[in-house]
Amino acid sequence: MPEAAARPTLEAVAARAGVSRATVSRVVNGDAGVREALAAKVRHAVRELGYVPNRAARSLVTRRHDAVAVVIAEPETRVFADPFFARQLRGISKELTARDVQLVLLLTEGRDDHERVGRYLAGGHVDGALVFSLHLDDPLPGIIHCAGLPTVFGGRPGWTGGAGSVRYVDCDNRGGARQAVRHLTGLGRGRVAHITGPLDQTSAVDRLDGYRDVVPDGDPRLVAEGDFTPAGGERAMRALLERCPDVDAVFAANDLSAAGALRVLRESGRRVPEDVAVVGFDDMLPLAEQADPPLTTVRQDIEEMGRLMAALLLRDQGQGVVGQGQLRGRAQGPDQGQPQAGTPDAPKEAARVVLPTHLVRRVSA
Amino acid sequence: MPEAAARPTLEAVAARAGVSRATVSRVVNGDAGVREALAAKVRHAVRELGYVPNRAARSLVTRRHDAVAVVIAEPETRVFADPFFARQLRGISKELTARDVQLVLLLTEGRDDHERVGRYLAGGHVDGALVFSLHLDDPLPGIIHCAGLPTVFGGRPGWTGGAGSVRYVDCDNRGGARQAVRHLTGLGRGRVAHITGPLDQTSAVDRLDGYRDVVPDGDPRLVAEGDFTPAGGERAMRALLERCPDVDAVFAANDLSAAGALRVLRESGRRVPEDVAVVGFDDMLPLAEQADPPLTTVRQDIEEMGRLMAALLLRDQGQGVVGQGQLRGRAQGPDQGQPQAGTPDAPKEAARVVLPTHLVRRVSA
DNA sequence: GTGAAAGCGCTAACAG
DNA sequence: CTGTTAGCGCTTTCAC
Repeated sequence: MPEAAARPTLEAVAARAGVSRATVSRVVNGDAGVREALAAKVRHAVRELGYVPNRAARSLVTRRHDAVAVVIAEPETRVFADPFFARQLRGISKELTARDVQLVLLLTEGRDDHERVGRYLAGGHVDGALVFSLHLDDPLPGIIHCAGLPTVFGGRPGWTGGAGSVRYVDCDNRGGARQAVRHLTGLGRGRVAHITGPLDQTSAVDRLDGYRDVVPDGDPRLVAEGDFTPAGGERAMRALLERCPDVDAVFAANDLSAAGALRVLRESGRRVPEDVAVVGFDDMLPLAEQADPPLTTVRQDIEEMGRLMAALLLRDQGQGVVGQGQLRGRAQGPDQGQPQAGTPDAPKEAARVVLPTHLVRRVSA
Repeated sequence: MPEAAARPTLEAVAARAGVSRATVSRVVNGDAGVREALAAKVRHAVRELGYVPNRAARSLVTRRHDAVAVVIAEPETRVFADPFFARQLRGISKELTARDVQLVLLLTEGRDDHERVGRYLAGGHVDGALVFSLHLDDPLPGIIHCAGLPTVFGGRPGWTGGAGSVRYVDCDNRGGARQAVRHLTGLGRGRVAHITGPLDQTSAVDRLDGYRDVVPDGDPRLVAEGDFTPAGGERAMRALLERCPDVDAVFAANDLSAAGALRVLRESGRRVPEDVAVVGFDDMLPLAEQADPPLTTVRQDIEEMGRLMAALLLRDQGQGVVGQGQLRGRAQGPDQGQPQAGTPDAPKEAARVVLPTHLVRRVSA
């Protein structure tokens, strides 16, 4: 049998400490109102016996699980291509660990899995979900919404719930893009191109919007669609050079594309930044630092986004509070007219946390 | 409160179907020996009510959790640098999902976390652990061993338990390296260099050993230490070119290093494969395919390794059997003289699953 | 403040 | 074959 030898129960600790189970329970759970003398005895017994609470038993009565699901849709696409998710996972993991909440990982690939995940989430096995869904047409967010589980999305989901009750953590993609493009125009560049990301992802769309904010009536030929990969960046850069040989600056939607663009520019004999200035997005290390030339880029704190997702989710679970002071980004408050506090199962208040970005100047622009 | 509205219990289903809880339980758990007529009624009621078993309640009595921990040590090092872990995670996830077992992810960084992880694993919250520990001096394996939890390692751990009771899944690093180097010598190359991985990892050591198997008394200057990164590959390649300008082939310990080597070779004016033939390891896509020139490399099935880790772990848990037919690799049987079947808490039989590798010929060699 | 007692939802003997 | 019964280990009223 896999289970380890009989571990001590509350009962055992109680006997050892000469008190009742109830008292031990109180001490273990930090309930105030136990005389310090007793509490000390209990703590001693706990340590002596190596007592660890049985989560299942606790869960059975509290109806909480101290576990949240992290759902990553279509891993192949991107999880495995860049360190983005991994970093975010780490932030999540840190926050959950600090609160003694389990991280249950759910990887999905394709439609078949959606149903399974929906069932799992609706099954009441976890207290909430952190969801990464990349594509605008992903049905997963809708499914999860129906499951009626507290949820926080990583990145603005394409799907915007009816009541605006969607909660997510994102970085300021649009503002970051503006910073990047303004930097380029500030350098005196007049032909600033943009290599987009895959436009079925909100982050790519937002960055494109930011570009357009600054160059509202730019030459449309200066925009080439990429896909967040180096290969896509190469393709886009080639197209750009062909269409507009006079391009003197490029804002790439992420560092990976920028790397591809850099390569093509070099091949074409352009000097960076003298002939063409390049700015990326993400500050993906070590890529950005070691690019040739080192890449000027827009930094976002990915790990912090993960931390905040977890914090935001747990805020409603009586696990603690995300202090305003902790939120480095701007936490836009509730977004609903009616908090619907009356309904027991009311959807959680909407909340968007948008973390700031900032430009990291290196050599490429 | 986060928990959803009262979900139906066994009791409710039983009432609906007009049978006893026990019967419903039997049907739900697939116990044979329920008359089909009744079983059908029960299944119907289950569907009608949307009944989902309460894992906590079940766990409380079965003393199983249907959950396994996946422990990834020091994520920064590598998890986030290449898609390796992510793929393996996916294999694990698939296998666990198929068996309805939860994947609890534990990320650690540094010594502080070791204790916490040890406590968690010893705490009896999961039925087993899948552990990735990269470094030879990592204390984690030892800690986990002490926790007395069924464990399977990803990759041969540096730590070899006293009784040889360590279980792991790995690819045939040494054999793969031999294939690579033999291919190079078969091409008539007489000065075959090796760019190693970080030598505090068994995979790097094994690949070096494989290289030495084929070139037992090669020029020691033909071996340069890398670290599995492109930058490390560049450094090593530069050193190699300086020490041995006549090098005519390179076996890089992974594709990432190979990419770095390729870049340096190009810079130095060498043609690949004409002047210097290059072979990598991993067949990391799309990197290997899109390298310039496309990289000849040693392929290992990473996702399958993950699947097998999970399968191997669950084999002892009464969850099913890893049929010999399923094991595509060679599953070396138990390794202990005494199976120690008498002791209730006897460590699980040792088992090493070593998956085969094979050379993928492209252009670089 | 502390203890006694009643379950949480499920499985696993054991009867029938 | 099916139902009855007795807990699994914990939290939580409710008395004291």
